Amino acid sequence: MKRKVTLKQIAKELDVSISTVSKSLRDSPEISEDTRLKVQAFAKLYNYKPNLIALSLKNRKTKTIGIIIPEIVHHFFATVISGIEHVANEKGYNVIVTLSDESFDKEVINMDMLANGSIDGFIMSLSKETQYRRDFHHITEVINQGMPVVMFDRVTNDILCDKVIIDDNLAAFEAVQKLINAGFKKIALITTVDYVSVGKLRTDGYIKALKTNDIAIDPDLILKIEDIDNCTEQIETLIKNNKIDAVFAVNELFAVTAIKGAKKYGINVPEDLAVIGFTDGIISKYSSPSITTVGQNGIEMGNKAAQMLIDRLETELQEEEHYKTEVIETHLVIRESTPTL
Amino acid sequence: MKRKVTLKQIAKELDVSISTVSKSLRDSPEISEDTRLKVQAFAKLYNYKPNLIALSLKNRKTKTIGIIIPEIVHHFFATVISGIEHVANEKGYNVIVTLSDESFDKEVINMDMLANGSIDGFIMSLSKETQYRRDFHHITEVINQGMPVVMFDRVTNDILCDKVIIDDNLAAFEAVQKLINAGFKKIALITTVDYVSVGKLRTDGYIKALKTNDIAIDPDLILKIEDIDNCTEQIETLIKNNKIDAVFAVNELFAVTAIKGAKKYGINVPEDLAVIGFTDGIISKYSSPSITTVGQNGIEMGNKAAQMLIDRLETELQEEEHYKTEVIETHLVIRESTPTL
DNA sequence: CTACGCAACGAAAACGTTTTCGTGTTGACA
DNA sequence: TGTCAACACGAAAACGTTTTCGTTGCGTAG
Repeated sequence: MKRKVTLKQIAKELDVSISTVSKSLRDSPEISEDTRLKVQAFAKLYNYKPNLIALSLKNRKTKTIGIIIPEIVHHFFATVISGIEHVANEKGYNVIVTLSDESFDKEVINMDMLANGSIDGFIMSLSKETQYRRDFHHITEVINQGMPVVMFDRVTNDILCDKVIIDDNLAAFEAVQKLINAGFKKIALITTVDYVSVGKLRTDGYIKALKTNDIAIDPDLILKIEDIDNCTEQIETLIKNNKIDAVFAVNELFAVTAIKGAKKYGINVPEDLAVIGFTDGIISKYSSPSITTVGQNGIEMGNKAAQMLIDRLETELQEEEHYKTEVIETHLVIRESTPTL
Repeated sequence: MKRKVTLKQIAKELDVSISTVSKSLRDSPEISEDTRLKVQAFAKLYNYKPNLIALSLKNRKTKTIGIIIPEIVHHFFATVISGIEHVANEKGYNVIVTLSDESFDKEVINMDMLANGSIDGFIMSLSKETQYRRDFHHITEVINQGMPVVMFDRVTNDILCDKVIIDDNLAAFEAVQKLINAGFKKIALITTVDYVSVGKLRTDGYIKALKTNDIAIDPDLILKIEDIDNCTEQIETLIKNNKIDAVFAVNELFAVTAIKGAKKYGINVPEDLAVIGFTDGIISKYSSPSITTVGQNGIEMGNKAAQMLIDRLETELQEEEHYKTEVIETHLVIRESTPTL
């Protein structure tokens, strides 16, 4: 078991100074070809690789990006990470991932942890609890210390920074408009509670579409779900008790649960009930019938977020405060849960 | 924008030495209560937090775990990461995630990258290409440098280290045995190519079950899929051309594809065809019919892997070479794709 | 023969900590 | 009054780099 070799050891072994070794390895013209080659050969032999921690300390940058997301066992977030990781890797950055588990405290702890030197910048999506509390002091603090932050998907206007989002409102509007165009009248909405930013925006899109088409908003057809893990009963009740002909759900889970509920009561999808979901993940693709849904393209969101962060990192000394919000295009993925739209 | 405050700055400001500041903050008895309180108050005011990079350099440990997995957009791997992250976090470790994308080269690059000081140890699952090539020099190298490695799921006997696995062979055997017990005779197998370690083991389990019950192995009923992204046609052909009454699939995707294929040809699941999959992920749960499957419990694998790694890290000076292989229990999750078993 | 320039290298600071080992001051005791 | 312990603090090394700024020694030009 040979421990990693350092400049100092090489220097001692070859009876030169540390500086000479360092310069030789970096091909400095200061060093004669003789010693340069000698040092390089020796370094190669002992598989010398510079210690990245030491470099981080010296350069005051770690070439590492910190990610904070609510959870990873969630296809959308996994795709975003994947997107981030790929461009980060290309640009020589590593990615360190932490999970808030939708908890404010964990979000703060993780953020503080990483802010103390471990990373050069953040990419994050807010936890539910943080959105509920509207307490963002940990984020402003980090930003004030000069560490760039890019927020994606679950963002807030209370923080000034770069952001990557989709137009949740518009996407929802367009999806519901499609249903209306296809002749559906009684369109139910299955959504989250309002403090979840994207849920609220999608709800607004639904309402806007109905209003635009002079369809009365029926509160009985709007189901706001608090506990996502126990949504089955509520959704089944909604479907059973109302003569609805279409459902717009703000996520995959609600959509598939609606389909399963319909099936339970002998309602056929898409013949008797059309269903459109949100997020093009595993469920939508492999459900039977497969689900027509609004595709978010997490990969692209991740790519973009990483791009923006790295850009800001590598052009450090520029005009601050010129924050951008990138809007990623969405598109309706047509599948089996809707009749021809 | 105030940059992070350091010991040196505090020392200067209070006109004491750096050592005094450091000791005060660590409650050293060497320091008088007066100065200690003064320093602590000042540090709190300026929100001093020790720079973790500097600490890493000094202590020669980073409190960070490196993870290398084939891909993250894969429910099983996401759950494992989740499991790792949680126990790591509890023990004060961070987690840095890299993806090999099933590529040998990327696996090597990422490993080399992280091995140069960024992390204290590895948790990894082999890429397909690495398994195919059987080239593990990058891993032995890291281990020889004294950095602990824990492998999970896709492991190899060629490397001596801690491992966390399930008994793929036994789990497959038991699943198929259940089918046999229920009276099924023509049981097809949908599996991967043999160099994928877990695929091979599950295949062996299937064969063993058949042999044990004196059922002839019919090569026509065994489908080995190379390109997982284009499996639909092959699976449909298998189902269409053979009068089979059950399918054992080595992953979720093959299982759900089989179900969809059956449906296409008017074959009802589970009435006409029973299907058992492997991995209890999103697909199995939300497919229609939902899929009976072998649950792997990725969370627990992650927990265990992190446990083992941290144990080894924190009892550094112990007997080396006492490697363990933990076997996580599997269990058959009964759902709708099989008749009562 | 002197002075100057250049080639080749080394010393040391710096990044931010922790910790060991002084060192100076005070008080008590003989 | 002299000695010695205890107390409170500072200097410096160490972790592994990079880089700036010397410092040699030699050859050549004036």
